[in-house]
Amino acid sequence: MGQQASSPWVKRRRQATLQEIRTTARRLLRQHGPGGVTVNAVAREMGMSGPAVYRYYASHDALVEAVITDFYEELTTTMLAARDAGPPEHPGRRLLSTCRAMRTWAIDHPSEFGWMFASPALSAAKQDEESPRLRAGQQFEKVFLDQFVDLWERAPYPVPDFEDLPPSIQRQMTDYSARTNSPLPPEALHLFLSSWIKLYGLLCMEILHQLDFAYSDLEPVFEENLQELCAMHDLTYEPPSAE
Amino acid sequence: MGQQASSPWVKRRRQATLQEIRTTARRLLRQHGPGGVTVNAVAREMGMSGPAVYRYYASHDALVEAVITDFYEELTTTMLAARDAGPPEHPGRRLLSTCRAMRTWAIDHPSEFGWMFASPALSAAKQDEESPRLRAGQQFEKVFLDQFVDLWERAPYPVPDFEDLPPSIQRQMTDYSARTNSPLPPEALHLFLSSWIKLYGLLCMEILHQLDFAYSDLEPVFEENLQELCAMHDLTYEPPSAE
DNA sequence: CTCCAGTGTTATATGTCGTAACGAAAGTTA
DNA sequence: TAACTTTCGTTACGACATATAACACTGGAG
Repeated sequence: MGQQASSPWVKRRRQATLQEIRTTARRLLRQHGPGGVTVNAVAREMGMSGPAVYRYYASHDALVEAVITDFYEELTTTMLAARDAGPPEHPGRRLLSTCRAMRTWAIDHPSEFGWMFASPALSAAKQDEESPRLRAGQQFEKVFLDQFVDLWERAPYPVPDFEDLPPSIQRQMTDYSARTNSPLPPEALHLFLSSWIKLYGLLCMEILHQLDFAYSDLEPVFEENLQELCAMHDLTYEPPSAE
Repeated sequence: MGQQASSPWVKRRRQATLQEIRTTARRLLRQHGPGGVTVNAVAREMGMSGPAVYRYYASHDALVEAVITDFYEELTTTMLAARDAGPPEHPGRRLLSTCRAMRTWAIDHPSEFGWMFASPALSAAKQDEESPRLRAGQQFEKVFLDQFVDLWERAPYPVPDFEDLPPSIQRQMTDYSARTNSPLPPEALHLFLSSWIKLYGLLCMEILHQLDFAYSDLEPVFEENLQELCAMHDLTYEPPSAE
């Protein structure tokens, strides 16, 4: 039972191969759609034989999971960069920038974004809690949540009274607040989540082509949503910079 | 070149087999997830050999398309029944009933609903315009649109001025209005679509488990959305009947 | 040098989609 | 009745997929 500690050099080589596999899978996704991402195709593309890939990912599903995790991380990074492009004194501007960065990334990477919420693998189960993909998804959500926390702590704005919420929502938000140790009161959490649902929902439908029958360009609709969001959270809306 | 006119009896037998294939595919979808729906599995389940199915559906994709078309039709029928359960004098109540029927059907048929907007087949292309699946999807949307038309024609309610909309939305709504010969003015169309996006977007996210991290029961959130919808369209909100 | 974990290979089992080639049944027509 | 055509089913097959098994090579650790 040697349990030999692999040298750091060997480790890095392995990481590089893992990365190349994911990158290749991603290219296949973009070029040939979801059906084009097969273990064998990835192997061929890299010049190795099929079973070699299984040294790195235990199954097709595991590979897909890892690739999706990459997507979440890239999207999160992009959004954080957009946030940090604005001055901290203008949290509203930073939030708008973050939202627009999310949509821009999604538009620029429709295949990737499509997989993130419509991958055939996750539909049921997959609540392993410890899966890296779930962790990455939570980091993604956190980009928004943290900014709302920031907004709230700088200057609490009026939200509907807790007592006016339906009892079921009261319970769920109290639970969620406790579960995530959020400093936000439950009623503010619900307002935040409502805004987030509207934005993210719109984006999902856009990317999944559920609105093509009526709209050809949803950018102004997205901006309208941002205006509503600003109105609800006591922010001053600013149109996108013309760059 | 006989071009023999098959007897009606033969035609009916064929229709029955077509139906049984789709029904079997649907059962496999529910029991074993999207990956469980294979041509061979359907054939096995029906006690016939694989290639026999190809006498009825030219490809796996064609079968999936047909099954999804069934789903749209069933959902449309369910919603129409809910609409007609209320008296025509109460168009608001009928609209609420329709919306709730949509959500109920989706909750009761998550696999089916998941396929309808996240089927791997449609992501790109598939704008054949004449595909039965697209037609069924349009019928589904029409259930809402017609009721809004009805509401509007009974009593036009205030909507934002056309001139206040972003020019891009002005153009898109004018196009859409002309394309569908809608009696609604473009600004009313946009308001209708905005409401529809919020409702349908919420439902998509719920079924795709994008909101599990915060909510365990989205029914009250859906109801909140319905309240907003009523407020925007000059309707009196009524809570769901306790049945 | 020896050992062995890590990485690659080929061969194989099983299953998929889809086509080809063939046979049986049933209806149409002479 | 006999011949023909269409429809529907079958088996056989090819290409490809996931995944495992068995084997060979390599290079760092001791």
